[in-house]
Amino acid sequence: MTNQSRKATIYDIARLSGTSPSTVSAALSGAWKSRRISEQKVEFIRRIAAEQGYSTNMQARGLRQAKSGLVGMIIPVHDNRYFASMSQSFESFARDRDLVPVIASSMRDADEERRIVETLISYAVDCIFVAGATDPAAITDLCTAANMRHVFVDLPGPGAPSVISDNYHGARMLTQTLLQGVQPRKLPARDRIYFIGGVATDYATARRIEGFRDVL
DNA sequence: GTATAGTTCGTATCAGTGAG
DNA sequence: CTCACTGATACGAACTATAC
Repeated sequence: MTNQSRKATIYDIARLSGTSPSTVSAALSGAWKSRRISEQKVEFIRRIAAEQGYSTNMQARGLRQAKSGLVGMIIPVHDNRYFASMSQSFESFARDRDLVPVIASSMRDADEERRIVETLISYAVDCIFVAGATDPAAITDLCTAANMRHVFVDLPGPGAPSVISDNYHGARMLTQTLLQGVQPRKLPARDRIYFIGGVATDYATARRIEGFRDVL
């Protein structure tokens, strides 16, 4: 298609190169060896495609292959070192696999979280990673209904694989290091160790307190 | 009105084809 | 039989066309 009003497709490249759309598809998708297309023709097609500024329509590819190449991640907030680092890693891992990462934050709001899941499902992402889920059961309900693969990260979810941060052992190790062989119960009141911070009803905090107490 | 059928988008892929 | 390709088709959703 020399017409600038529309993006070139494999049909345009086929017409301009005197070949068929099947050949162009094979040549440009890298499947040309198994499709028995000559390297000469592949080079020719590639040149014309470059001239026309062709790029694959990923939505059409997704339609054909029944996978979008998109992977979703939901984190509670962006401005947090822990989740910022997590989403950065997620992006790298996704790109290494030729996937396009879509990262959204729920602001720890269950309704917002659910809306994000619905949106990711409607855009047909291939799978969803949910970090620090606010309402994991609701997420699993939505994903199960849509046959959407999902994994919980940091906090556990009941209906899907979960990769959990080990807050219990982290707290244990920290407490042990602080005490360094000291008998805590024999310490004078002013030297006692206290656990400060977190939300008691929060899963991660509860596990940390557990680890802290067990060492004491 | 409403139900159903057909077309559209761009791509990947199976099955087929003609030439050697 | 191999080689180097082509034609037909299906994917999912939105839309139009046709029949009743």
